[in-house]
Amino acid sequence: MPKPAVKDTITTVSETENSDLENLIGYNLKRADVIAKSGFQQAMGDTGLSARVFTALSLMVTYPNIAQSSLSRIMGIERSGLVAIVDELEARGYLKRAPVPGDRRVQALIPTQAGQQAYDQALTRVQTQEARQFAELSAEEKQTLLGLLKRIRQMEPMT
Amino acid sequence: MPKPAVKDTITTVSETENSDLENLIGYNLKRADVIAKSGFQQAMGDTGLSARVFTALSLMVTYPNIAQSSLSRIMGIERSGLVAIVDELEARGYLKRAPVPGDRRVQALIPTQAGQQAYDQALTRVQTQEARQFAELSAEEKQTLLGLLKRIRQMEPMT
DNA sequence: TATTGTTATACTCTATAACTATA
DNA sequence: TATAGTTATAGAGTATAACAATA
Repeated sequence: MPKPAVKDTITTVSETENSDLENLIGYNLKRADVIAKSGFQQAMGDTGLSARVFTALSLMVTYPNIAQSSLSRIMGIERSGLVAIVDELEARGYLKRAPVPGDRRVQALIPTQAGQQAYDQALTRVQTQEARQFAELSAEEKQTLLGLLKRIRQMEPMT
Repeated sequence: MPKPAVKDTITTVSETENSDLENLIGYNLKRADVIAKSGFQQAMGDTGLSARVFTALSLMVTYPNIAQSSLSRIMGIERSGLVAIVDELEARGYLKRAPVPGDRRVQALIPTQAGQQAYDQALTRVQTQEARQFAELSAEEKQTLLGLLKRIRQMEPMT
């Protein structure tokens, strides 16, 4: 039995809460991700740092001297895709590619002082923004959410 | 104080669990979304239905005679982006564009019998796949997760 | 003036394949 | 043979801007 047609002009979430989609974890993850992304982009604002560049910067600052192939594996993307990200961080003066003694194939990624500072500032902005955006979730609810998302992250990708 | 460098060859999640990223809701949402998407794609397999086409099909079947502009608002994408989606559903024979008496600008989207059947089958596949993929979450945990994700979905996008 | 559907266009993110230099 | 970094290329997904038809 079809549900009543949705009005053309008003399309809130509540109007579609009977949809099959509403019970799918994948759909809800995607929609929530879109909301979170809008917050991230606002937090980065003038810096123009994209999520993936921020992620790479974070990991490089946390694990200095990391190789690009390691970074790509941690981020879950291909080596080839990381090149542009590292190029951007280098162009911003946030890292240096340095040779690794003992294996001339590898180039270690080393954060500069500017990179470290930019990261500290960006992290603060993102954390402040998330605190504001998700203020209506209690600390306990946030921890529950993080825990459940981590459980999903640890699942095997379905190839 | 920098954390110890990650080994090049082994890059499990546990090795990076000290990263700042691990406490960000946005980062965890994104990574969980990637896992869920891999499951969705496997479920769709031979049908080749993408997530957004499945979503549009679902909403059109649930709300027959919906206009494209309504659908685009519900999905949270631009009208222009929906054209290719509707084109694909029409090419598959899953819908008809029908004129609407009283407003000749609008074309109602009407699911065909093939569209209804394809959707029923696709939905079953997705539900079965999610049940399998997320089996290690209890029914209560899944409900908690869905509830928290819906809370986020209802938040204002940060423009 | 505003809205619907549409086209043209561009940008971001990601993947695959192939190359080079090393190991 | 295998790996690290790289380039070229292509495919999703999405957005903006403009247009014709209609309201």
